[in-house]
Amino acid sequence: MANPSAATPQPLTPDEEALVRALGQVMHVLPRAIDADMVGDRQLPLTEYTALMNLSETPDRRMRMNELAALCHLSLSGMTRTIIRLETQGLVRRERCEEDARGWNAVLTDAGYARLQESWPSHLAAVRRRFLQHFEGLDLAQLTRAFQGAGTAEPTD
Amino acid sequence: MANPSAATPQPLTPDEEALVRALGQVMHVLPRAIDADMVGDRQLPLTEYTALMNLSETPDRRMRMNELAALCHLSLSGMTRTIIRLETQGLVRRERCEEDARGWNAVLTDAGYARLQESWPSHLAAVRRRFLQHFEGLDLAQLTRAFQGAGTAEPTD
DNA sequence: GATGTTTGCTTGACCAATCAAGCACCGGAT
DNA sequence: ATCCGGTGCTTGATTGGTCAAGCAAACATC
Repeated sequence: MANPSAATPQPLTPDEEALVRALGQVMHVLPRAIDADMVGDRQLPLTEYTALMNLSETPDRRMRMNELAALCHLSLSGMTRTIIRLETQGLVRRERCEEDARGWNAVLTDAGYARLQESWPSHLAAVRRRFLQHFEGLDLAQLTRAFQGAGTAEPTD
Repeated sequence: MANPSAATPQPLTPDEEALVRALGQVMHVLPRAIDADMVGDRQLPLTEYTALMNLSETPDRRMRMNELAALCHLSLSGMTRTIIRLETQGLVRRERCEEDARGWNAVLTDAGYARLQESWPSHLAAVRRRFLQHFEGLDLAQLTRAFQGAGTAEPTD
């Protein structure tokens, strides 16, 4: 505690305190809950679902590893391991990248696409039930903007 | 994704879709960002900080494992391992519970209390900068209520 | 008051993520 | 052409969590 003014910031207001606690809970509970729903229902963990989903939204159902990792909010090595897991299930195939032989494309197979179709409703239901339902009546667009800013260390100006 | 038959719930509205994506990002990025801030700053990961904080808010700075685990949103075994980590750093001590010899209390040591005092401002600053700042002007109480419900599988009545 | 069940916590095995190091390839400078 | 720093991805080691099994104390029942 070198600098007295830095060491004694304003404490949080009770409202802020409550919000922070609630968010802490959500961040812990929500992904596990949705994941558990999907695993229980469809044997497809959230991370793998997300990878399949992002692949499916691409025109030719293929994507470079680094791009996919970014969309899945995963490190590159985490992405590699997820794709390997999916590959052993036959849901994804890997192909060397044409224009750069260092690169790989993850390619959604027909089996992968089918799997996604099959588990999509389960995911949707979980998201609604665990999350969206509780935000009915709020200004979603405004909230979205706030969330998009959060996590960044945006300057306080 | 058009699956014609029974398995077609209403898809999300664009607003909902955007919110879900934004939340996905926040849930991934925010804890790591805060954790990184604190580790970089103070060598105290968020989980350990949370444990110390909850202990410090108790009248005699001690708590049963199961209660502490619930407050930290951790499984019992996860809590055990966190406390062991803290114990080896001398920040927490364990004492058998008086009124039930199966139980243990985690007790915040003076060193632990000092450590907490020391890292509190850093945590507070990270929370403000990474999170609260982006929610200025919103109805925090309303948001808090929504968050508190989220993660639970509350009946859809 | 012995016995069987339940409770509180720890331990073992495992898993999915991370970071750091490694390998293969690209592409510009010489 | 060849070397050499940079890039794309994988692999190895570690971490921090989970669940399931284990163990000891408590309690209820006979």
